[in-house]
Amino acid sequence: MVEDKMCGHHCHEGSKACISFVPIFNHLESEQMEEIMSTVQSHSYKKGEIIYHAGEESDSLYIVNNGKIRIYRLSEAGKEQLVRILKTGDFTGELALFQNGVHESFAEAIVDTEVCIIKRADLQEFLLKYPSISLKILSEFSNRLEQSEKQTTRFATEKVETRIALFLAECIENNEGLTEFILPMSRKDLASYLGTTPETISRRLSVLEERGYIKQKPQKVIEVLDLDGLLLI
Amino acid sequence: MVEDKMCGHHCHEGSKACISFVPIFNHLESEQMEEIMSTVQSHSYKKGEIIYHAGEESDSLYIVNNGKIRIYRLSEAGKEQLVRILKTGDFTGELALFQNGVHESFAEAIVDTEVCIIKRADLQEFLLKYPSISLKILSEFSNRLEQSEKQTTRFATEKVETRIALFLAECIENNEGLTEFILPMSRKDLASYLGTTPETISRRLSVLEERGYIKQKPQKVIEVLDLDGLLLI
DNA sequence: CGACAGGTTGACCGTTATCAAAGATCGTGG
DNA sequence: CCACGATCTTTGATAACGGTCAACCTGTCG
Repeated sequence: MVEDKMCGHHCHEGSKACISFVPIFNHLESEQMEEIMSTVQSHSYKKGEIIYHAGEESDSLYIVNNGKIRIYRLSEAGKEQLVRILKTGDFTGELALFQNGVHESFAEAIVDTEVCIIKRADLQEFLLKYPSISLKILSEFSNRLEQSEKQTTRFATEKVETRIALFLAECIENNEGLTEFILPMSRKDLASYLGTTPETISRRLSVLEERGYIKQKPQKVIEVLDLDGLLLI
Repeated sequence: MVEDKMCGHHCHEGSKACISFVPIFNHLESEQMEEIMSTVQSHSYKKGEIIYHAGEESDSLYIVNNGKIRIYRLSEAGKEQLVRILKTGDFTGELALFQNGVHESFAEAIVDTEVCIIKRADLQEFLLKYPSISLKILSEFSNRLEQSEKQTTRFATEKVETRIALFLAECIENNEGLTEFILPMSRKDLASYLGTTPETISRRLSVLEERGYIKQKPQKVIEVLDLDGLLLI
């Protein structure tokens, strides 16, 4: 894993050093980095622990130092949807920071996880002092907004089979030419992420395999045999 | 309409004045406003005209001076989804500004519409010069992101009937105690927005009416008789 | 007044959710 | 290191939800 390489040297000595890898901050001078790092707190969560939950007041930005975090929401009717999975270098909690200060989603550590925490007041100070950070965050927000709207459109217009196919295609496209990839989550979580059920995931993957688009291998590995075919479904 | 009142005095004299009502800018000193307004261009579109389309390069922020704009996306399979409708004071084009510079959605004038245009270079200059604008935009982005993720979760977890009910409930809640409201779009557009078909919209509204939750009146008016009931569907 | 887009209604069928049960996998503690 | 239980996954049978197609209605605008 790339993260291990990136983080291996620094995190275990002083975990705060890791924020220097976060895209939002990685363009800063080292004095500015020092200044920011001096305000950062670090916190560990055990596997399964809830980092924050919807409805909770918040004034912190969480940056994943190492580990994995599941971000999910509950619908009005109480059904769970997986929104995204954070890995090293990703951040969350930002919505509450600039908005009404209340979390709308849940964050749960999937494995033992270490995060860096920046308080709202500190961050706002930095943003006003070093406006270039704002531009980075704006870019990141744009990205997320684009992703989210694309996802919404897929839900609105594509049937489940197509959503699965597009998801697989995206996985393989983020994989530099390889024809295999490891599913980034369980089939149950994938169902939640794609707005369907584990049964349907299982069935549709089988169908895609029968038709020769993919091959399911052990250990969540999927080989894509016909990417173009997938995209035409 | 409130917008008419807000804009009526200013827009017809000098359309640029309208950006002073935009939430992003309305906290600025008047000198700063002057500075920004001096870089703003104004442009008119006839009903039905396309303001920008997906795939087009872009380096402009569009602020609606008066009129209405339909923002929609096409899915991979070519199906259309209505993303939002902009009214006076709303803005669009921001994603391309901070991201890769290419529009992902389409913008079409629903009625004759006048927009103010700010170029990327000008905006970035202002953002670096007056960092508080960034905070405003970040807040607006947070808002949109929150809306979009909520919408995604609804698509992922709720059936069409529930999505319609929640939509009606939101309309009435943004309406300060009134029990009636005017549907902000045609049923065809509403279907596209909610990821369903006009036929289903028509049928479900009839069912909601039969059951006594709502009453459909002429001119796109809907009276909500049982808001609590709607929210329990 | 006529044309045309939008809206409604009906019949039908495909996709996917649901429920149930069996099978595989993973993590844990002995 | 193995065995156990819990959880995830698969498979099957069934039914409901909603999409599609077609026909008809309605209002809106030139």
